[in-house]
Amino acid sequence: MVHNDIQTLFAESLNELKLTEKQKAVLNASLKLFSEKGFDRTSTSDIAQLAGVSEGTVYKQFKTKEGILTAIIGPFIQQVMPKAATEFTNEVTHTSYPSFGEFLHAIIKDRMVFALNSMPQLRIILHEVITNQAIATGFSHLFENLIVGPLGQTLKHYQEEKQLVDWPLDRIIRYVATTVMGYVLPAALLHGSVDIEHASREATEFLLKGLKPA
Amino acid sequence: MVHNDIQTLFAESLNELKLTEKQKAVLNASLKLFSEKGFDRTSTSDIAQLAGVSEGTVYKQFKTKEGILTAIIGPFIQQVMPKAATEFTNEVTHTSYPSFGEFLHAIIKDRMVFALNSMPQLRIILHEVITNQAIATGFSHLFENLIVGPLGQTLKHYQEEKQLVDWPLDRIIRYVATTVMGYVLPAALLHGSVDIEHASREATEFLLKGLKPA
DNA sequence: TTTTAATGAGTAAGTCCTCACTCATTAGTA
DNA sequence: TACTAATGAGTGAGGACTTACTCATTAAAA
Repeated sequence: MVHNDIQTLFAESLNELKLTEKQKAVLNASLKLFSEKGFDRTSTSDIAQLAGVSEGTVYKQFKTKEGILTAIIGPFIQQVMPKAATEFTNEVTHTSYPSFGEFLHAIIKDRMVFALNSMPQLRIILHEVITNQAIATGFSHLFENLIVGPLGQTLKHYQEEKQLVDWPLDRIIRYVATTVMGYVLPAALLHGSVDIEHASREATEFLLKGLKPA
Repeated sequence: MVHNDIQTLFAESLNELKLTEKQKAVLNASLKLFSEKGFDRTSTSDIAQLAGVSEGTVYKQFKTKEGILTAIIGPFIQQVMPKAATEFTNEVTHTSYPSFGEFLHAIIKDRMVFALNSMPQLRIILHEVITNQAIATGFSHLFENLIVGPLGQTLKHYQEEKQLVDWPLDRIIRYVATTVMGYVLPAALLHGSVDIEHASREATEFLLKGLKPA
């Protein structure tokens, strides 16, 4: 079983930080409001009301409003995203998928499920990444780590077996990532739904052609 | 010569609306601040200061702060973007490019130049599209129009000539758009630069393989 | 009782927006 | 031409309101 349940992972990372019930209530309320209205259009009194606590309690748990934001997307970026990525590629490698096509389909489906399950967090990050330079650079580091990590090793293996075109890995990952985004982003912004089964098969078909060895 | 100079087109649309010098100053200041700090983190006094006018003047020209926003991205979405798209495909069609590869390369290069020249506007739209449902749906209509417009006709022609895979046009356009985005977005968010010559050739190579007829 | 947790009215800073007023430019008059 | 009247773009102090954040008071727990 692949670890693509982001909510479970998110909850785990919260437990690691030993959060109280009230803190979790504040965090969950903030997650909902930030992703719906954006950080700036969400007031701390809104958060307190939805969390069912007083505004004073909010500020007992978190020093500033910005602190709530980093408490949400910080662990998500630093732990959950790379964790989900590496745990995936540790289980699903060329040993379990001798065919690159099946591997590609598995990883695309996994990433689609991941993205659609963590829409609120991704919407917040999408909002912040434009104005917050630190978050943007954090993302680029994440992609660099993907290349030198288990995913990169697996892709190299398929290249050696002549199942995958001999291009630099960052180029290959770029195409896979953007193709998946092409299916997920519109649905996320228009609040639509995605037929993951159909979308992942379409995306795989296209990428397999585009990434076939010469 | 292809019409990809977005600043010229933007200026034209401003002239059509017969804006005064002060109005342009307010609009330019707002464009800069909105794209750098975001709409909510930009105050009207900030705008007035950068534009070199009083806050009262700002509100003499535009009824509300929101009005400034729509004055910037409204014409951009409704006029400039489709205009730039259709004017391109009116000049650059299968008649001037018998090879689909050359056509694809031309259109990719054009879209990259367009995107990189209109970064400020696109950053604002990216910011708004998350919270503003109307803008998001406006974009989806724009894509629908692309399919039934001259671009769709041109693509159909290449399909009949067996130079392009026989997939639905929206699927093909999705892949082209996301692949271009894959090169432009990271540069935009990290404030980096793009070697358009190199990037457009890479993107074309990949898409040509992926969109080759069976 | 003593200590800790929770409250929400209060605060100061900041927001968008208004409006009574100025004054350079233009139009009208003698 | 010389003087007056009319105009409206431009001003900026201030109003009405919201915000993030605090702290004296109250409630709960040990």
